[in-house]
Amino acid sequence: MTDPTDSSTQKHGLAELIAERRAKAARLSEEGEELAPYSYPGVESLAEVRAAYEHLQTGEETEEHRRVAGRLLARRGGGKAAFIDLVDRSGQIQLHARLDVLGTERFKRLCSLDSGDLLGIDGAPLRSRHGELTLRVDDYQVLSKALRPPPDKHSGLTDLETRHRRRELDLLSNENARKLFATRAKAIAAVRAYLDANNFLEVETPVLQPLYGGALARPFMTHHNALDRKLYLRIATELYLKRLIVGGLERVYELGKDFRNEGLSTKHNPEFTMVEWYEAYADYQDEARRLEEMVARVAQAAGYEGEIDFKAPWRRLVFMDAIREATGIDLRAYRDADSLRSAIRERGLSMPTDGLSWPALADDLLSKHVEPTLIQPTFIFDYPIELSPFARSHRAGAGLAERWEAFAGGMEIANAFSELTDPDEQRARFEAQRRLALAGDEETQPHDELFLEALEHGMPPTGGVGLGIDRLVMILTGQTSIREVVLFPAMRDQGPSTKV
RNA sequence: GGGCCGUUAGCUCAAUUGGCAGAGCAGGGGCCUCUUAAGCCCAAGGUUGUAGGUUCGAUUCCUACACGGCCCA
Repeated sequence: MTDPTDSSTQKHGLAELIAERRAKAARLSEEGEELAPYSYPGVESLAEVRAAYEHLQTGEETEEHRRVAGRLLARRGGGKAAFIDLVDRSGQIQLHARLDVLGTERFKRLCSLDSGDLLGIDGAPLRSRHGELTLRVDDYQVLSKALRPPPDKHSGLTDLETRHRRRELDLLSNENARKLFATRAKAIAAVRAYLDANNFLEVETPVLQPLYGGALARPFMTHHNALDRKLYLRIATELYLKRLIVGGLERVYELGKDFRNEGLSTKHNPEFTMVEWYEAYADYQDEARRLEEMVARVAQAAGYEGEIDFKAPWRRLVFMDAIREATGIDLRAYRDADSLRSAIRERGLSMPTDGLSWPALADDLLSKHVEPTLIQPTFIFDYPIELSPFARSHRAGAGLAERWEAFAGGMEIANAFSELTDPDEQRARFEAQRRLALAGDEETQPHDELFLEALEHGMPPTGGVGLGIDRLVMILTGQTSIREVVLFPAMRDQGPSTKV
C-alpha cells in the first residue's frame, strides 16, 4: 500500500488532526471548491427560518428557497444521504444532504467536511418523517475550513481555565455562553434606553487621566511619551461628569470601563464596567427611585426569571440600624476606633480590627456582617461622612452623609450621593483625605484643584449614581463569579506552554 | 499572603493496595437514502501540568514550582 491515507501510517494527536484538516482543505481546493469566499450575501438566521416554517407537518416538504450559514456541529449518515446539524448565533437546524440532489462529487465533498467548518447553505425547508424541521441542501458553499478540531460536540468545553482564556472556544461550543453574553448585551442596551428616554446625555470622558479620583481605590499608572508625563487609568468617571454638570449639561451618563489595581476575586476584575449618571436638581432620594425603576426594567429586558424581586419599592435600611440589627453593635455608642474595636472583640465577631480606623471598622462591619445577607434588593442609607468624601453632609447632621448603597444577591451593586457641591467643604474633605494618606492609608482621594475650581463656578444640587454592570449581569444570569460575565477576564500568565 | 482541592488523548471522563494508562466523542479506512448523543466493522491515537525524590516498579507516595478553582486574610 502506498496510499498516503493508509490508516496504518496515521496518528491522531493534535498535530495529526491539524495535518489531516489541512490536507482535506487542499484536496477540496484542488477539486474546485472555493473555501473562503469574500462574502455570502442574503443569509437569514436559523431562528428566522425556524419561525417561518414551524407550521410544516411531519413529512411535509416545500420547494422554497432559504439561505442560511453557520458552523457544522455534527453529521449522521453518509452513503447516499446524510443529516448535518448546523449552528448559528440564533440556534440550530438540521440539514438533509442527498446524493440525488447534489450529485456524487458534491455530495461526497459535503460529507467529507469536519465539525467546526463554516458552511453556507441554500436549501428547501421540510419537516422530516421524525418531525424535525430540516433544510434539504440544494447548494452549499464552504465559508471557512476549520484547521483545529472544536471541543466535544456534546459536552462542549467545560474546563474553566480554558473557557476563560479561550472564550471563542467557549462561545462556539457552549450555547449557554452565547446566551449569557447576549443577555449581558440586552441589559446594557436597556440601561442606555432608560437613561436616554429620561433625557440624559451619553458622554465620554478621559480614560487616561492626569489625576485619578471619584472612588477609594489604587490606580493603574501609565506614561504618555509625547507629553512625557504620568497618566492614570481612571478608577471612576465621577469628577469629570460633575464638571459637565457645572457646565450645564444637567443630565449626563457614561457607561464604560473603570480600572482598579487590586486583587482578583469572584466579585472583582481589575477592569470592570460601570455606568455613572448625574442629575441636576435631584438628591439621593430621587436617585434611589430612579435606580429601582431602572433595574426593574433592565431585569425585564434581560428576561430575568429568578428569585430576586426587582419591583419597586426596594427595602430601605439605615446604615447604623442595619449594623445594629446584624451585630448588636450601635455605632452611635462607639464614636472612636478604640471603643468600637473593643465592642467588636467583646461580641466575638470574626473580623480583623488591628490598625483600622473608625470608618474602616464601620465599613467592614457592614460588608462582612450585613452585605452577604442582602439577597433581595435593598438600599442602605446614610453612611458615616468619613466614608464618603464626595457626598453632601446629611441635612439632619449627626456625622452622616446623604449617601446610599444598593445591594442585591449579597453584593453591592450601586452607590449614590446627594453630591457635595460646596467647594470649601470639598476642599476640607480633600485635606482630610490627605491626612489619612499621610497616616498610611493606601486608598485615599488625591487633591484635585481643577475639580475644586469647577465647583467654585457653581454647581446645582445634583444626585449621582454609579451602578456596577458586571455585578448586575451576574445577578441577572445567576452567576457567582464575575469571570463568567466578562468575555475575557484577567488571568495570570500561563507560563511555558507545551501545546501545539 | 495562608489553607484545601484539581491538572491523564484534540474534547468529556476512567484507572482497585504502588504493578502492562482505558473508554466515549472527534479524527482515519470501510458500510449505510429519515438520522438526530444515529448505527455497524476495522485500524490507530499518551512526555499522565513541570522538575526532582522514594521504590525492583509511580497517574498513584513525598518535595518544589506553574496554572486553575474554592475558602480565609
